[in-house]
Amino acid sequence: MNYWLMKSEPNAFSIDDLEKMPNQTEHWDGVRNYQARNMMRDQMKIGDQVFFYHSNCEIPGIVGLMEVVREGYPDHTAFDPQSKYFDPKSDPEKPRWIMVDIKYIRHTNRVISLAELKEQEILENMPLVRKGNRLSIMPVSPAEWSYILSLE
DNA sequence: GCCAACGTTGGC
DNA sequence: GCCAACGTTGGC
Repeated sequence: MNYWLMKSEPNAFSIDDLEKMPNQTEHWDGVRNYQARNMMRDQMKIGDQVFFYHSNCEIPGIVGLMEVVREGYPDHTAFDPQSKYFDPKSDPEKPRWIMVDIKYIRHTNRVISLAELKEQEILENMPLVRKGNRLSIMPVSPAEWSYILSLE
């Protein structure tokens, strides 16, 4: 099983929003970065565990756990001119962008803030704590996963 | 609101 | 293929 971290701005889509969705499940659309797309397309498997990370907000950090319930398939928002994620270069016959479906598991007991994660020497190789990192989806090693959960 | 980092675009 | 300009991300 693989572990991941996925970022979302709570103003746009928060963990509370995910919890309220039908079946507590939502498709993770709008990713327009090739590295992140490739991970969803090639590596994310049903049952993989995912940290939900709130970015660009008062206290950026990990706020909950989710799991992959559907593997990569075309991101339809790229075909919709009304969508803010519309990409005229994505052809429905040959979709450029991919999404997965994600299901809510639980909130963490508290927000595990970015500031706190940065203090952990054992996590210094995580892209998340590296300056200038902009990846919205990133792999988490099993050791990092269990260590972060031990901080709860 | 500022700005560093970095991805993308497009002229050449 | 290079690289400057521009746009976006996201912490602070």
